[in-house]
Amino acid sequence: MKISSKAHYGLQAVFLLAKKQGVISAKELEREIGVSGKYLERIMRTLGNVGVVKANRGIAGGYYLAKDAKNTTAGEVVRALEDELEIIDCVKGSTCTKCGTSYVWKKLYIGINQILDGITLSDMVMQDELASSLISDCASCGKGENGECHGNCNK
Amino acid sequence: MKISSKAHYGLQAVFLLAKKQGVISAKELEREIGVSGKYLERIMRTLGNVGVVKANRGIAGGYYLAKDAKNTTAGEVVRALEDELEIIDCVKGSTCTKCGTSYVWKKLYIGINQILDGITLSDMVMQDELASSLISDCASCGKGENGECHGNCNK
DNA sequence: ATAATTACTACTAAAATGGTAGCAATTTGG
DNA sequence: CCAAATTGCTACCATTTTAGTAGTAATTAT
Repeated sequence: MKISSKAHYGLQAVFLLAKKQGVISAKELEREIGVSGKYLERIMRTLGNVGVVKANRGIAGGYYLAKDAKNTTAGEVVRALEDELEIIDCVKGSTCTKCGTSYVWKKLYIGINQILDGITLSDMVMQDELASSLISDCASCGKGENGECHGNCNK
Repeated sequence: MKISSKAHYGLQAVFLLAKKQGVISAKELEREIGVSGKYLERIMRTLGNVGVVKANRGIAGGYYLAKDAKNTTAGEVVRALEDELEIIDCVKGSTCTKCGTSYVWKKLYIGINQILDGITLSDMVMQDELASSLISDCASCGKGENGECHGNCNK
C-alpha cells in the first residue's frame, strides 16, 4: 500500500507544468525533481499516452499539459502511473464476494478514486501557494510562523 | 498501491472469527482460507500484538477476537498488517511540503484511514449475509437472482 | 506423558520496483 | 543540408519487497 516513485515523480512533474503554464523539458524536470531525466521521460511518455500531457520534440522541445490544469485531476495521473490502483484482484471486473472482505476493498477502491478525482492540478497549485505563504521564520529550522514550523522541520 | 496478501488473509481471518464468534485454530483457518497455516499463524500473531485477537495454546487452542466485533475496525487490522499504510514518506511525522504533491498524499492518507476505520467486523458480517441472501440461481453460473448473477460469475 | 497447538526466528524463491543504457525519430537553427 | 537537442521506444539489470517455508521452543488439555 505504497505510492510508487513513478506516481510521485509524475504528479510532481505535472504540478510543475501547471505552475509554470508552459513547456518543460526532461532535463529541466531532472533539475527540479532531482531524479534522472531518462526516467522522467518514460514517466511523461506514459502520461502522454493517457492524454494528460503532450510533447514537442527537437531543440526547445519538452512537455506541456494537454488540458487546462482545472480539468486535469490527480486521479488521472496516479491511475496512469500506479500499475494497480485496483488495490486487489477482488475489485477487478465483477467483484468477487467469496471471502467476506470484498466489501472493504470495494469501498476503499471507490473512496481512493473519489479522493484523487476530486483534486485538480489547479487545486494543487493553490494549496502550494497557500502553504508557502504561511512559512516564514521557525526558531529551529528557519521556517514557519511565530516560531512554529509548518511542516518542513523534522526537529 | 496494492493490498498485501497478509492484510487480505488477516482480514479474512478476523471476519471468520467475527462470524463464528468463537475460537478458530490456524489449521482450521488454513482449510477455510486455503493458505498455509504456518503463514496464517504469523499473521495472527501480528494481530495479537496490536490487541485485535488473543490466542489459546495447547490442544483445542486457537485464536479469538480480543474485543467485540462491533469495536474492531478494518483499519486496525489493515494498519497492523500493511507495512506502510503511510502510503508515502511525505506524510510520515511532520508532512514534507517541498514538492507540491504532499497535499494529495495527505488527503489520500487521511481518506484511506477514515474509510477503513469506518468499517467494523460487524459491518462486514452483515454485508456478507446481505450478499449471500441475494444469491440464488443464476442461469450461467448457478448463482444469483432472477437469472442475474450478483458477482461470483465471471461469464 | 503425549498430542496438539501457538510463539518465534531464520531462510528463500519469485515478483515488483526503480532505475540505466542505447539507439531511432523528430525538430529547430544556422 | 547539417548539427544539436530533444522525445520515443526497447532491453536490460540490481535491489528491495513479497509471499511463503521450515524448524524449534513453549504451552496446554486430556
